[in-house]
Amino acid sequence: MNNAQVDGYDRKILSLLQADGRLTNNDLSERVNLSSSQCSRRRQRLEEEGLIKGYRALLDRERLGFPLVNVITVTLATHNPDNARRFADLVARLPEVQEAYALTGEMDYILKVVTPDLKSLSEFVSAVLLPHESVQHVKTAIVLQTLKETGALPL
Amino acid sequence: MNNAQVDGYDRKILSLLQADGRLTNNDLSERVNLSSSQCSRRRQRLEEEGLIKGYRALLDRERLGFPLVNVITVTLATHNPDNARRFADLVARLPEVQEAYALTGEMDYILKVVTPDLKSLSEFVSAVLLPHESVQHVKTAIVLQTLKETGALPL
DNA sequence: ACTGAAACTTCTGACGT
DNA sequence: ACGTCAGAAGTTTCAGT
Repeated sequence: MNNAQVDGYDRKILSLLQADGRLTNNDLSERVNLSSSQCSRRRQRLEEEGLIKGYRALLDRERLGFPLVNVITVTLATHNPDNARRFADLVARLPEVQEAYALTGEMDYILKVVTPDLKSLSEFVSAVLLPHESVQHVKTAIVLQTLKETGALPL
Repeated sequence: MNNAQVDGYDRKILSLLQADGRLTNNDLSERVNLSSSQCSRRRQRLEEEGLIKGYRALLDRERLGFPLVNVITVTLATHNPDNARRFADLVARLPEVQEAYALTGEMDYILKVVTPDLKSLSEFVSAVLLPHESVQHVKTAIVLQTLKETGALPL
């Protein structure tokens, strides 16, 4: 379950699937120089081992109602583990938070948040984030332009 | 090609597919109360219209050699359009940059970068980013903990 | 617009190399 | 470990309502 013996074929398969998760084993077989049954088996193994964690459809954020992306940095009220857990629980159940990281350095946390408009962003910050017991201070920046947005690993 | 008439069925299909991009039309048909042929058609339409931009396999970053995530803020040397374009071209061809955004406020740009270790991070910053003509100053923060990481839209 | 069935493509497990 | 092949599963087109 945890033994990741990834050879060149696996690497190629992973790389192709992270670019197009709907490739058929036939498609794979042509590009990897392996039979489709072999691709099927390798893929199954990669899924079972968890190297492939899943498949996602990538949707058009803007046209589905979330044109605004925001980067919010958060300073916690106190730095004890209980407070950190409360904050983690909070972001876990907020669907507009797409990413949340604890950082080294001055700002404690950084969030990537998607919203339909400025009003929703403002409401989110002032009615959800700031009033929460775990939070002391937040700083909001709006994304003016997305230069790049890919989850792809440089395999 | 651009007319997004998204009804409740479409919304449900999109929502299910962004959670699991490998759902079959049969699976979909059971969960949205439609025949599988209808799911097939609607999905085709959503793909053609571009509301579904593609499908991606989600890989295990840590076990594939990129345990370190870094948030790098960049200040450009000058703020003219040419310089901004040079920087955009740079990040476009750097595979370790997963996300890059231009922001409102003091920091010009923010990057999400994945690396195998601290040495590669250090090299990336001091040998690739800083020497580039477009860049004046960078500030690096390392991700201590990932609380959330999902591209899912709150449909 | 939707369903159901038929034609086609893809998947996968047994077997041989 | 890999390829071939055949039965199973999934997809998509089409006639019918």
